[in-house]
Amino acid sequence: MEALDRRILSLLARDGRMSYTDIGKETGLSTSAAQQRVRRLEQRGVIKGYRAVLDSARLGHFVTAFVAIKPFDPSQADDAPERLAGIEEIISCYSVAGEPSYLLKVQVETMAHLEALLARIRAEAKCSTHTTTVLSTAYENRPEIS
Amino acid sequence: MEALDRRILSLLARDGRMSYTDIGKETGLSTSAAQQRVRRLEQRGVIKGYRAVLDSARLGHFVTAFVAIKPFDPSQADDAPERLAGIEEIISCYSVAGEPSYLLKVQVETMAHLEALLARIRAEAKCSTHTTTVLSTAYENRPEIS
DNA sequence: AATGAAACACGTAACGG
DNA sequence: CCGTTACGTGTTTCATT
Repeated sequence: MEALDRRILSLLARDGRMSYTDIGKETGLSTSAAQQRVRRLEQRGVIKGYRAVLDSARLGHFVTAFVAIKPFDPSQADDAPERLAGIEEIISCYSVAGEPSYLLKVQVETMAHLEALLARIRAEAKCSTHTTTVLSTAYENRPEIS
Repeated sequence: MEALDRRILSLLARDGRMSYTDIGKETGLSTSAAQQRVRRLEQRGVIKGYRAVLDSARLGHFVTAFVAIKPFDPSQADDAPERLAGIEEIISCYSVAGEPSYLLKVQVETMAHLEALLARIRAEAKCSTHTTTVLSTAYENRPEIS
């Protein structure tokens, strides 16, 4: 991974819509060289995609929570992520070391919706849940590159 | 929030680099109308920005963890997010309800780096830490809009 | 608020160094 | 792997409805 590539990744991590022309200006490359670098980073999978960052509250999603889940029957197939993948309120799903098997980040309209969602998660993944409600988000998904 | 705006947000949440021309085609709007809608969504803060999604492992960040922190002295000023903001290994910082005060998501090169990071967090925020290591990420930051 | 058209900027591919 | 050139497409603005 070259320093030039890291510069480009840093720029795109901060502004995913930056033009190749501007990337070139920032890095001292020509437009086509910048574009070539970005394409290679995409093809190699270093850049997995581009996303608009949205304001949850303005979309009516007022409640964020982390849900730690433990399967009721540890001898059962450990397929919680697939079983839960269809639930679109589940924003993230991590397999974790420690007492719970998975940690989910969820986003719902209200507490009532959270209650219903937890019931659904328990039913679909045959698990118990331990929920931590988010009061506020100081910062989130900051670029992991300088 | 109109249905048309939600469609546009859904498209940009999945492909942050989609052109206004294509957004117009998908939504049945002219290019300039699509652009106008997007600009309004940006100005109103519904769209907070655009980011490239990167592959952590390919950047050399092989360890992801969640760190729950509790201040040693509850009577002290509760300014952990600001005190920790300068640590770029901290990707996200949530204020949470429950026993810990904050939940951090961190990303480091190796376990040795995690150890050093935890020491730094404890020192800077004057807190204890409880760490949950991520084994794998099934999915993350999925679009919170259909 | 949306459209259509015109001017301009950008993205893209081909080629040469 | 980078730069230049050239062409097609996307973006942006404005007049109009």
